[in-house]
Amino acid sequence: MPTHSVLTSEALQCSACALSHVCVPSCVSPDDITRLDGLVKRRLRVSRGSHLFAQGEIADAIYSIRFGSFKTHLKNASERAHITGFHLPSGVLGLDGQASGTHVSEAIALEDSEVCVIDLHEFDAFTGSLPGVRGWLRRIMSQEIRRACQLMFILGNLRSDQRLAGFLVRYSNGLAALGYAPNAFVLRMTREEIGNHLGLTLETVSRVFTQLADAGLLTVQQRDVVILDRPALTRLAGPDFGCNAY
Amino acid sequence: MPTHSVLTSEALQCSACALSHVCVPSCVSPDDITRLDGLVKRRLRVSRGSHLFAQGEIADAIYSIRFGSFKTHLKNASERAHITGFHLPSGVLGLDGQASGTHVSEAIALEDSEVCVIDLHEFDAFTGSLPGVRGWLRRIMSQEIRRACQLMFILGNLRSDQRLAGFLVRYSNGLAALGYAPNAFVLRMTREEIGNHLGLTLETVSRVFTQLADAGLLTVQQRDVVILDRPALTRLAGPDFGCNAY
DNA sequence: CGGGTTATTGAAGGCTATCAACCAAAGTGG
DNA sequence: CCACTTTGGTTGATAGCCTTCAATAACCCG
Repeated sequence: MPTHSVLTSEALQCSACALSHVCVPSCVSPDDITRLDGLVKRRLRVSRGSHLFAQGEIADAIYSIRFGSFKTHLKNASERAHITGFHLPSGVLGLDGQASGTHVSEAIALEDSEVCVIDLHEFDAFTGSLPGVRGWLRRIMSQEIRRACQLMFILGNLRSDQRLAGFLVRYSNGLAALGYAPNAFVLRMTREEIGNHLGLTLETVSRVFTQLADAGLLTVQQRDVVILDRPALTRLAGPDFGCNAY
Repeated sequence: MPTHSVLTSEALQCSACALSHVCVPSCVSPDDITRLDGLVKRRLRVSRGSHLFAQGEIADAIYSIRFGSFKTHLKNASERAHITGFHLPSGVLGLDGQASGTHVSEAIALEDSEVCVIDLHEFDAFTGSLPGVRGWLRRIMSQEIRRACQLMFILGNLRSDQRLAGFLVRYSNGLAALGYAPNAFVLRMTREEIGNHLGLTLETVSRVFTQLADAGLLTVQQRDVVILDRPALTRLAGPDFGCNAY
């Protein structure tokens, strides 16, 4: 399971990044964006199925997804793990390792992906000259807390169909925020991974998919999903907490 | 539901605080502790049942609990809320409001309590002269993410008895960390609040309490709990993720 | 002491997990 | 190129856990 490192020099500027409107640069004024160049010293390619980081590793950096997608899961000493989230481009990985200094979760690429490495010592140097950057990390971490709290609510209170409907709506919203088509997409994860994440078995996920399809809310073939009745799906998912989480 | 404000001047020094070993001061060298004085400009008294902050309010500060206890819950537009956590002294409240600038949750005192108000603008000034303080916030927020992820696992995977056992063990650990007796304590919350937090109904919580009592793991009378067989309770709760959360 | 909140206990029903069989797709190797 | 294997997905029957509904009891506060 190799992870390929891609360095360095050229084309690493945040100022030239296509995701600048949703990533770190969004927190500094347009005039200052070029001053961010140098924050990212390297990028990593992570091939499908490989891990970006594993639990126990030193957590001295955070990672912003450039393309591809990831799952993060908590591994529970020799028992089954729990997938705490799926992550799309512009998402930030590795925030949960700051408490202990080592990663407590593991991030695995669901497809061939690339991330920007933000070294935290480097990062701290930038917070001095660019105060907005400090607020960015605080905001990102706060958002992660909200995302987790929303999932707590979902896992503790909603039925299986509501969980899956909500998952699809949030996933779709995440794609839309990146400029992709929100109503027709390919799921990058298996039924088992979805079920694990939502606190359901893979059989239940499968059943609910056909149930939603029978109700005319969507069509599904393997991992290809087309949302037909978005309002109904959103209504089924129940009130959102305003988190762009999935 | 009034909240009483207690200012100011005297006796607000972090350097003289009994909780200095578990609060902000723990992140700076002993020599620098006096330099923290001035970080906390005021404290708030919050009477039982009152809210420290409500959702929608501006989030320009975070709060460290001095004594008492709180619950934080997410309110889901006109539907039932979900309690995202219970908090003991040295716990920090208000971290989830940093993403939007307004609080998305509500913190309510379970008993007459007092918190230190850490103004965030003030806080940023201290991060310049005391680098360790910056790491403190990062660590605290990261820990909150881990706590939430652990709860996601619990809500998605464990049975009712495991959930309650785990809750009691974590609560007990929290008390122990503060120097209180870990095996005999008073719960500050109702069965309904416990159930809400754990994704169970109040009836189930009640039933599991008597079930655990029948099994000889503890005794319970209303809110008075005495843990009799801590190893068994811990075993039942399943493997922990190393978070001091409850 | 009385009324309202909180907690306990019971019976019935629903939702989801479990077990199991079958199917489809993708990858492997001769 | 095609058996063979593996992985992922669907569907069905049964069982178990928890919720819901309901009644009763204990406790607390004014």
